[in-house]
Amino acid sequence: MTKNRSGGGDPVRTLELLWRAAGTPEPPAGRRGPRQGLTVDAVVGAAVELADAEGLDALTMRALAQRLGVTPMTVYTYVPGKAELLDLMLDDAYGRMELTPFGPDEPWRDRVTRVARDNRALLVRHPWIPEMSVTRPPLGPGVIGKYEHELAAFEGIGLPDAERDTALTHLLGFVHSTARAAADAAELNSRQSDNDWWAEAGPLLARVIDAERYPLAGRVGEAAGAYNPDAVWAFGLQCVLEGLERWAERQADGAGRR
Amino acid sequence: MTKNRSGGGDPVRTLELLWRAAGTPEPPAGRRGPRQGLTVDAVVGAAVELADAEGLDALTMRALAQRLGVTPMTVYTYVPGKAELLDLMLDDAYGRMELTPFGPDEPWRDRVTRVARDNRALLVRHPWIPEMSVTRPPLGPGVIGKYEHELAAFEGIGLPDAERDTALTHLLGFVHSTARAAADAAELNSRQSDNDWWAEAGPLLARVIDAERYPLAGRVGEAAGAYNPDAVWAFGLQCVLEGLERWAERQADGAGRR
DNA sequence: CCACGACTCTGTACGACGTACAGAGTACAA
DNA sequence: TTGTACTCTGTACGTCGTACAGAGTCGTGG
Repeated sequence: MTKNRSGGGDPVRTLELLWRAAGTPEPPAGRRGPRQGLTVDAVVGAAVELADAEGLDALTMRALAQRLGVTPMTVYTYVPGKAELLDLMLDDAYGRMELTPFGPDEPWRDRVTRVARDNRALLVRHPWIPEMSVTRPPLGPGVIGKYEHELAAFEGIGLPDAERDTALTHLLGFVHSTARAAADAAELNSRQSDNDWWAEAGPLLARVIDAERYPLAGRVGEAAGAYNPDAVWAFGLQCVLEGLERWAERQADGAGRR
Repeated sequence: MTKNRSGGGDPVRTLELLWRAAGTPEPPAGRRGPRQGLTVDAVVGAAVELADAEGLDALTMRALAQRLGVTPMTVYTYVPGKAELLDLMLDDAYGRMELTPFGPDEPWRDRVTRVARDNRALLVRHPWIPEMSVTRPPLGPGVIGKYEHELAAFEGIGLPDAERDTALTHLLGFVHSTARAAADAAELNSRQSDNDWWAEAGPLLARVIDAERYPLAGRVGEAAGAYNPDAVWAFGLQCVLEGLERWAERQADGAGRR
C-alpha cells in the first residue's frame, strides 16, 4: 500500500533517484535496448501537475500514465513505485522554491516570518503536500537546499544548533498544520456550503444540544463562526516569534551571568 | 473513497448516528424483522480497538466484520459507510476523555498546559487520530463536550470569544502536528533503524552532498540527530504560552488605556 | 390466526487501486 | 550477425469500499 507517505520506499533506491545517480561509481556507459521515451523529470513533473490540479487522490499510476501517453506499467520503468514517486515529487517541489538569501542586516523576525510565508505559499501552490506526511523526508537536493536556507533564518538569535533545528521543525509543522486545516475546511465547504449545512443540521442540533450544558461552546462557536485560517495563522506565527524572543532573552541572560 | 477524513459522509445521517437519534420526533415504535445482534456502540468500539491495536490501515470493513463475528456487509446495517464510522470513532474517543473540571484558582498557564497534555495523551492512546483529518469534526456529544471543557481553560486571559477559539484551534493543531510527526518518525524507525539507514545511505550521501555548499545543514543536522518529539513538544508549548501571555498583556494595556 | 411486509443478514459481484509477471520488440556489444 | 540487456505492453492478482439481490425472521393489520 502507498499510504501517501514520504519516505515510503526503499531508502537507497530513492536516494539514487533523488540525486539522479549523480556521482555513482559505475558510469552507465552504453545502455542497451531502445532509448527511453521519457525522463524521470518528465514523470515527476507530470505527477506534480496532476496532483496540483486534481489532488492527491486523483494521482493514480493509471492517470499519470495516461497523462504521459503511456501504459501504466511503463511508469515503473522510471520509478520503482508510487512511494518513491511521492518522495521525488516532494523534493522537486522543494527544489523549485525561490530561496532568496537573507541579507546580513535583515532582522531575524523578518527572516523567520519570510520562511513561514514562503512555506505557506508553497503549500498553497501544491495542496497535495499538506495531505502527506513530510517528517524527515528523504534527503534529496531540494530538501537539503531548503533546510540549509531556512536554518540561516535563525542566525543571530543565540540558539544552539539542536534548538535551531527544533525551532525550525516546529515552525514548519505549524505552517503545515494550518495549511492542512485550511484545505480540509475548504473541501468541506465545497461539498456543502455553511448555509446549507446549517439548514440541514441546525434543527437536529438545536433539538439535541442542551444550551445550558454547553454555554461556552455555543457562545464561542458562534463568535468564531466558520473556520478562519488567517486568524489561526496570525496567532500561530505570533506565538512562534514570541517563543523565539523569550528563548533568545533567556540565552542572553545566561551569557551575561556567565 | 474513504480518505480517512472526519466529516466524510452525509452530515445529517452522521449527526443522527452521533446522537444515536436521541430526541428524534418519530419514536421508533415496534421495529419489524429480527432483532439486531449488535449495536452501533459495539461496532464503534470494535473499530476503535482494531485501529488502536493495528493502525488505521488495518481498519477495513472486512477486518472489522470478522472481529465482530459477522459478514462484511452486515456492518452496513449499523453504519452507512466507513466515513461515518470514522466520525463515530472520533466522537467516541473524545467522549471517553477524562475531562476534570478546572479549579477556579488554577492559573491559566496550568489549565492550558493540562489541555495540551490531555490531548497528547489521547493521541498516544489512539494513534489513528493523528492519521486522519479532524478539522471541524461533526458535532457529536464527545466533540462538543471536549470543546466546552477546553474553552474553559482559556478563561481569565482576557481573550475575546473569537480569539479564544483561534487559540484553542492553534493549540490543538500543534499537539496534533507533533503527535503525527512522532508517529511517522517511529514508524520509519520501525522499518529501518537509524543505524541501518546510515550504513546503507551514508556512503551515497557523502559522495553526493557537497559539505561546503551545505555547511549549516550538515552541522545542525548532526547536532539535532534523530527526530526528537519531546524537544519539539516543549518548544511548541512554550511558544503557545508565551503567545497567550503577550496577547493578554496587550489586552490589559488596551483596557487600561480605555 | 395468518399473511404481508419491513427488517436483518448473507453471498456475490463491480470497479477502483498498486503492481507482479511474462512476453514482444529494439538497439548496442561481441 | 547474434546474443542480450533493456523498454514497453497486456493480462492478471489481491486488496479495498460497497451496490445489489435474495433468504430468513419477526411485529402487525386484516
